[in-house]
Amino acid sequence: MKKKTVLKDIAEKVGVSIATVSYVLSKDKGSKVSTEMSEKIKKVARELDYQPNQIAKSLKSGKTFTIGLVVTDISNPFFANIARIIEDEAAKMGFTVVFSSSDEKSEKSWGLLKFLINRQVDGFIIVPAEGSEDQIKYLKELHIPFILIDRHFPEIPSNYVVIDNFKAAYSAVERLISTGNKKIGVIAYGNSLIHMKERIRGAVEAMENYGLPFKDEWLKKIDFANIQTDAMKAMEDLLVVDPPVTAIFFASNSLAIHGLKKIDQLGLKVPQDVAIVSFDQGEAFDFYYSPITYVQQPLNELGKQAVNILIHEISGDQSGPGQRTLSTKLVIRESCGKERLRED
Amino acid sequence: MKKKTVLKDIAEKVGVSIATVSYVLSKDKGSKVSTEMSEKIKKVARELDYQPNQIAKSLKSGKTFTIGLVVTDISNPFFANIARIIEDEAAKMGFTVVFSSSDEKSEKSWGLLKFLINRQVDGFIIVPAEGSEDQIKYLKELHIPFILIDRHFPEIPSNYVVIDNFKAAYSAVERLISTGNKKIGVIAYGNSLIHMKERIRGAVEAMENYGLPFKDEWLKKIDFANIQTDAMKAMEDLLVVDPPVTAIFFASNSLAIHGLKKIDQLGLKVPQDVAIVSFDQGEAFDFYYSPITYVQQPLNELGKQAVNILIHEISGDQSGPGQRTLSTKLVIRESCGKERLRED
DNA sequence: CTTTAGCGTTTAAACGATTAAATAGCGCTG
DNA sequence: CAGCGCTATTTAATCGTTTAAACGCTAAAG
Repeated sequence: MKKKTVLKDIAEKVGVSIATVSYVLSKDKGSKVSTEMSEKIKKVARELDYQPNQIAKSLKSGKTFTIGLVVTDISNPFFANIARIIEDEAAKMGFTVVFSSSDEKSEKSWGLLKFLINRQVDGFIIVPAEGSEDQIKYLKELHIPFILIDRHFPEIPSNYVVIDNFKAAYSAVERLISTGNKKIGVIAYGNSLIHMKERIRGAVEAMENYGLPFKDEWLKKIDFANIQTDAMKAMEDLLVVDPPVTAIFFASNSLAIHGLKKIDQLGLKVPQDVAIVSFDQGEAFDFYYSPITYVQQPLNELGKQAVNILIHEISGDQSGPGQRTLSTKLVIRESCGKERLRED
Repeated sequence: MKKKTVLKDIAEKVGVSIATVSYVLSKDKGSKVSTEMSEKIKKVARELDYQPNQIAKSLKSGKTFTIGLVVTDISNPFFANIARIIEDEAAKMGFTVVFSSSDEKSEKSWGLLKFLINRQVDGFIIVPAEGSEDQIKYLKELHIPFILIDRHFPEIPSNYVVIDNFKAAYSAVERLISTGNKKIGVIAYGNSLIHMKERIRGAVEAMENYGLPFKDEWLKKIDFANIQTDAMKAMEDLLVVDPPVTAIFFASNSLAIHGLKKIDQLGLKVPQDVAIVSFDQGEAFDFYYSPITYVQQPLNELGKQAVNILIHEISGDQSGPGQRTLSTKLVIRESCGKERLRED
């Protein structure tokens, strides 16, 4: 079995001390080691295929060049896409990414955080779960760099990259109004996180600004853990009543997927019977017989900014919180209907 | 700023040596430390919220309790799903997962491997890219535990978990034959990896066993890097010719997605004009107006087995290669047509 | 001819933990 | 009361690397 080469091996072979080898291999430029020695050491290092042990380096330096990524669920395409962008961007700067899924549960997220802190990750990119404020404060106390994405806690100053959820939801619902809908259902997650609240607020405010009073029974709040059953029930409550809503705004990808299944089951046609706008992209949205209109998030921008702000802070930048609110784009297709007055 | 507690802090506070603290905190059971001392140390450790520095432990022990996961592309739902299963299973056994995407390029995969080896990961779960045989041999030489998934190199003995690609493809195409198709196109990746070869072999052999000689022009090989353009062209070559094929077997998820877009563009109807069977699950498959029949892989089984075999080997099990070939299930829906004789 | 400066290299401490080996303190025994 | 045997604790080496400080040597300066 080939043994891993360490500094000592090179030192012995060349006949110098470990320190000399280290100086040559880690500093080089402007080092005080003689050129001939330097050459000899580099040659031997190459021969033995020397690769520095990063664990030892980390122990010495306290840096691991590793980022912890905590998302809701890595198997969700939305987060998988972000993960890919983060991976690439981090790799560019010499960082590794370790990921974990919190399932939107704050206890699980606590465990993951502690676990990764002990492994000395240099910083975190976090999609914070509801009720995880303490964890965020804990990271601040320990001065561990981190950045929140997708959502944040307005009362806790921190780095974050999010989108303008209010505006995104507002323009999505505005679109449904412009295609003639007056009764619009809103399906969102029933948590207290700001991004959801803002999406709901945007939807409601759009309606009211157009003189369409919003009725509370049009807002359906879904429990993340019971998305399947909750979503089905919510759809029935909106559509199998008199009068039914004529349009639905889904506040996320997965909510829309479940909702559309129910619409198909009920035998309703999109957009004739019910018009649809959703948040987030989805392969399935393209293939639905009536392609889904959706709010497109700037994932690339989001991932890159997050990595850059984080690594800046890891590298000792003290310039205070980096906060970005990115804007979204409404991709209009058939599911929201044509711009006209719906008669009902 | 709160400082991280280290053994020394506890030792000083209690007034004993570092070693004693270490014995209490790491051995405890059957240690020779007196009970009173032991209690005092544990109490102080709790007060100071001591968390052992895993980096230091790793340097000493040579183990990092980290698994490197190298997939083709983490943003591909197929791999994202596997990643989630691997994450959960690994966490159960106290392991962290770091992931990276090779983009099916062996040079990129080399880089990732070296990078992760220097970070001393304990083992790898790898979806090997074409031409990465050397890397696999290298891991064997260094005695770094690893397991291949999705594909493997038959000429290199190693751990692997794969599916029975031949059988899966055979039964997929068999289904298309039983619904009356005699001219069946096959769209696959044009690489030399065994899983693709087997899928193609399965498809061809199915046809020939049913007395339908396979024509070479029905087999279209797509370059992973140019999937979009290649797939479009392939579809035209199969469908916009005389005579066209009446059915298509897609050897992967993404190939099917691109192919279906082209079918829609051409204004063809599934399954009347062209019947479809694909590999792998996909959200979009459920929403296509004619839900897609597909080969379902046992992702759960695949991920769990991979982790277990790998961790077994990491823990020093010498029982030779763990090799699993799992079987798949054909999920039959509308896109392959009804069982009857197609007249043409 | 002594002092100083500079160069190239080595020594040794440090990072935080583990652990084999040494040691100190104590009670017993012959 | 010397000497042995325990036991509880400490010392010190170790993992692989970095890096400040020390060192030995030559050559220029005073």
